[in-house]
Amino acid sequence: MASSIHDLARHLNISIGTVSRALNGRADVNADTRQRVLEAAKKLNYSPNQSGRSLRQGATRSIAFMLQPHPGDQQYGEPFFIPFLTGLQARLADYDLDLMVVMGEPGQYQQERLRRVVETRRADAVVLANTRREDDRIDYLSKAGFPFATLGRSQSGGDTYPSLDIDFERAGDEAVDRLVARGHRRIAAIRPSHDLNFGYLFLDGYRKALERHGIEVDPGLIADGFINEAGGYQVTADVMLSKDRPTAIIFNNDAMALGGCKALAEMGIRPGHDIAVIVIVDTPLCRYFSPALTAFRPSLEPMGQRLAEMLLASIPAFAGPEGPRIIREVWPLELVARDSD
Amino acid sequence: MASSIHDLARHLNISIGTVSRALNGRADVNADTRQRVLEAAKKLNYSPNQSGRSLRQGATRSIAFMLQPHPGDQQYGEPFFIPFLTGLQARLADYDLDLMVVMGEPGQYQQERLRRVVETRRADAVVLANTRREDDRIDYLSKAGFPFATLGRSQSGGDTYPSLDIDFERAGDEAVDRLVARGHRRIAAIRPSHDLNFGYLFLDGYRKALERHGIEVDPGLIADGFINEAGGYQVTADVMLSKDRPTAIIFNNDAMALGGCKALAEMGIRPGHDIAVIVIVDTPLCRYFSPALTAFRPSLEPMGQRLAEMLLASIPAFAGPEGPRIIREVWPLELVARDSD
DNA sequence: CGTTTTTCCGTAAACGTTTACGAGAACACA
DNA sequence: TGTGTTCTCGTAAACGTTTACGGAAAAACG
Repeated sequence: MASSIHDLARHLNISIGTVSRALNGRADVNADTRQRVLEAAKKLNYSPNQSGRSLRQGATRSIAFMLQPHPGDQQYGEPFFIPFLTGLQARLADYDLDLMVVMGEPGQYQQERLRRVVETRRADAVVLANTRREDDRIDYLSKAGFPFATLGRSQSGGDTYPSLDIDFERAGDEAVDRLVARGHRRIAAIRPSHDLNFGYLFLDGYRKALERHGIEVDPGLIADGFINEAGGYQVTADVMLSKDRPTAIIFNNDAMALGGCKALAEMGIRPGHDIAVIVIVDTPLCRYFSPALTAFRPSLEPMGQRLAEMLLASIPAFAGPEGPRIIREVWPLELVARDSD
Repeated sequence: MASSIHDLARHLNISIGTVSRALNGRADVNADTRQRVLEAAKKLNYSPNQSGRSLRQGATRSIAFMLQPHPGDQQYGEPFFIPFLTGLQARLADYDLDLMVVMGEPGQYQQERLRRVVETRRADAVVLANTRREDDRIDYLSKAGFPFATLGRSQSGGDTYPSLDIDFERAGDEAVDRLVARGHRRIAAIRPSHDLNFGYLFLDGYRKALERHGIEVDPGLIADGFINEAGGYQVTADVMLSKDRPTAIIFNNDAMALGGCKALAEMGIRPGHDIAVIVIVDTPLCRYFSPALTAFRPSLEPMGQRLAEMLLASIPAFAGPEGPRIIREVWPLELVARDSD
């Protein structure tokens, strides 16, 4: 079943060098023999062994995607990633690149997984998700000179790697805008307490918009919680128990929003009636929740495709004629107005 | 940065053979030299190049997971798979195996992707998802003698490969049981029209339970639709427009259930009040939908782990002392009673 | 001390590719 | 006919491992 280049050579009575050159479309091979080689390849069902190729060329033709599920997130499971992965892998496939998925428990263990991939040369590049404000994975990869790109920005590593992010500032800004236009002035911001970078970006936009509208930022309305349903529940309950309640809440994570709405429900507060709720980032859950949650939606699949392109453009071996380029992009979100605000 | 076994050998002034044996824990190497080799390995930051290893050993130490998104499924995105993937990859990582994800458009293109993986030896084995009743991927892999396992059963290929499935018959059966106990006799079954095998299994259980209760199976209450929200909407509307309406519906897919509920809502029919709705298989969407949908829930992450074990047990190179075994398992679902029935 | 066994290590081949180099043949040109 | 050029191909090395084999030295044994 497994036929090698040697089999082809023997079958055609020529050297393996010629076979290889013929298959790889090199110029210094007779049109005739090339034809014969290609036919024999088809006949003997030849396909190149990737291990042999990788060894010789020093490239595995596979890209690792590393995601860090948040602790205690099992059941929920990041619906975010599937469409992103779909786009990423589709574009990689266009370049005959494989996609390797590296997960693993959060924390230190992650670093080991990453080192393993890099040091044993299991992939040619890495795509990082769940980017943190200070991300040691980024430090490690830059220092190692290993090609990578990130989904999300970070303060680590400077502008030396491609990154694609969602415009959380603008989403935070627009969310406030929308709420103020509807008469709200006490607007809470609830975000993850992890140092996930988007929490900071979101808050920047939130603050900026409030200032623009001449509304003083009340620290009591900004709350950080664990990035899951329980965290959202907890922190929302706290905020709503304060003496000067908000009339609107912007959640910076869908799971936290869901938990928060549970807390609201238990207090008899109805989103869309008694309080306005907006979610950044939208997931299918927001749509099916009752009331359906107004949310900012990213284009995940195109983002996956785009990040693949950006990563490839940054790697000399893959870059086009203009040479390698570091591209950083921030994509806007689309407001999906539903019933919660 | 990249230090090879040759570097170690040169540094220690011994042969590469000895270095390799020392690192691999072979018996015929002096305890002293082994110690020195291990220290040098740490000092020079050595890790074995996977390409070299793969080539020599004829094994890549990576497993491909192949999933086939349903057409037009972009936005929705199979929340099912993330926890499964998490479990699968966790167990594979225990064996130092990598996980490669192969997606791609549905249809013929899939076969090509699979062939590529197999023929270029990019993975040592494959895990198939979205198993169809007649699955040409299974035929291909068996014929090629390539190790694989499936998430879901199929009629193809006999009992020659490991498979792990959910007990759809029993879930269908129990769903009917539950509904009958609550006084329903006209129970509709709505399932995907693709030849996804679980649609058949579910229907078997559905039929069996009806017969047990002495209720005649009404073909007008069994409907197939496209496996997405639009399909569920369409087919539910049809069923509800028939003259002798059902008083309960079992949906064999969550996306279809969501679409179906939309159709119901537009007709002013409220699940949990005017009609009973049960979903097989549960996803987070069912939980957050309003009303929350009663559903049968699988243990996805343990299933991922288990299927990894089963796959490995079937491969001689990985099998334990008892030798390779083909294991097939069918796991029960847990009923999560909510508000829709 | 001679013989056998054990311990340890080096040599070299092999896995399947790609590619630098060189050489023979054919061809062109004067 | 002699010289230079172009086409084509074979040879062999290289990528980084693992491992079968054999041999030297040490140890064990009589």
